[in-house]
Amino acid sequence: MSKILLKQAWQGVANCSQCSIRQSVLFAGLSEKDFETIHKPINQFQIKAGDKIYSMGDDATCMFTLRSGLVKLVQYLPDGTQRIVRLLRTADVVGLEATLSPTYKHDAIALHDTEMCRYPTSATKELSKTNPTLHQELMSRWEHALNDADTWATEFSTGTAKQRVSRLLLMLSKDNPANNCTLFSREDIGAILSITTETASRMIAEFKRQHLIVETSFNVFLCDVDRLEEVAYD
Amino acid sequence: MSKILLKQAWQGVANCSQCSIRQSVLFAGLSEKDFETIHKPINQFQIKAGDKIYSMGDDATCMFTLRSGLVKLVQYLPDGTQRIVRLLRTADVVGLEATLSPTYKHDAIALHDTEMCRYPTSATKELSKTNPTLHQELMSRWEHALNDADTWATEFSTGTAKQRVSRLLLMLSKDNPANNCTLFSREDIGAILSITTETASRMIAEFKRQHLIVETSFNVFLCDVDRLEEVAYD
DNA sequence: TTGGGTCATTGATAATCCACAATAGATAAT
DNA sequence: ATTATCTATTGTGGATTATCAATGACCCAA
Repeated sequence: MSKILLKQAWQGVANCSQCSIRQSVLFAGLSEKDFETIHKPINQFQIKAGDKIYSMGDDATCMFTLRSGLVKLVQYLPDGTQRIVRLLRTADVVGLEATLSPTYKHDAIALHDTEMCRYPTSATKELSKTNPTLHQELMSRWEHALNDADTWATEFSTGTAKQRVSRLLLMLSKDNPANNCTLFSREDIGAILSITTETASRMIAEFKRQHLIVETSFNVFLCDVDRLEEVAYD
Repeated sequence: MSKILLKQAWQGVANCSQCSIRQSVLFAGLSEKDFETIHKPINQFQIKAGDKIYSMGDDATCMFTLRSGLVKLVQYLPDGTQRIVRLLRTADVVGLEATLSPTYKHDAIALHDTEMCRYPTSATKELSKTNPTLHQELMSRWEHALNDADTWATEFSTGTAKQRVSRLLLMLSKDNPANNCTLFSREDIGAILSITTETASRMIAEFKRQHLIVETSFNVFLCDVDRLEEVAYD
């Protein structure tokens, strides 16, 4: 953790009561009074694409709520093969396992520039003892993470490379009104879909040539959702 | 659910205080008094390999604890492709999502002959409000399921077919002192590993020829763990 | 401006896996 | 005993993907 602390751009102590995503956040059900019992500060940070938030095995002393950006959770096989097991976005909790496990279970690394709030695991643990809303909220986070994991298994690990890439594009452009999505390295795409970097690159390049996607600026793609869906599920 | 109720062999109302796996079960932390508040009975059942416990979308009125056997959770893609997203074993809860979701998220189907206890979702919901141990136990079930899902993604969706099959064999023979495991249809193996039935069959047949596994009785295999690990992770 | 570095793209080839088909083995029903 | 059915196995050819290699685009620092 210490290395990150030095790198991150501190934005100030968070003002939770003014938080723009207050309704969707882990601490949504907490009162002013509850917040007063958190003695260590909740800090707001900004990190860049590629920065690591924590490593697998680190002491799980902190939890994080994403305000914007995209974070990958990475696991490794004994031979060093990396696999991205989840992507986390706005309002998601990074380090959920901290409430139950002494150490983190993944590497957490930003894929885009990312803003987040950091709070001590102890705060969540303490408050969840007395606060049923928070408890419920935690449970529902677990459920949501598990749903994501199941989707991962069915959508990103079956079918041809072409289908997988289009499903990923659809997932990324989903709750985006303009149907565009910001991609990341071909290597990361491969690690999500269990395909090689080269295959990922070939598929993206082919989609570009066929105008299934149009690159409006660097790594930002406008997606033809209908045609992508045809590719993804036929 | 009604169809299953007719098929299942009723073994009697469960005597939880005498349960042989009491320590590892969801209701482990409950007192005699707690059990008295469950007005609907906890029933113990036995079902056969292939029997369905519930379907995706069914009302999630019941939860189940496995006493023995093996159960698959299945999801489907729009094109009908099935993918097994988790395997549940002794002491695992089938239908965990019932506490949060009105309907089940998967098909749950027995892969082996299976014994289990059924209890109403409402019992879990009610008791978890007042019983912190149960609440904690629920949370830890979610965590465990998520760990499994992550393992699934890294171990069963990466590498060659040969590697995946050997990893599955290792997983199945893991907490078995005699290093043997009971398999199931090649189709199910394929649905776990995202490979075709034929490829699964070829790999199993090849392992048999190479004596990496020895079939001691129908679908029961003695595993050469060391050599399988070489295959799995090299 | 130049050189080094990183990453996306593309090419060529080989390995792997899928799709389809046929066979064999086991089980259950008649 | 015979037939039907289901599943596992095996064969073959083709499609897909991995692997190895080369090139090009872009950025950064000297």
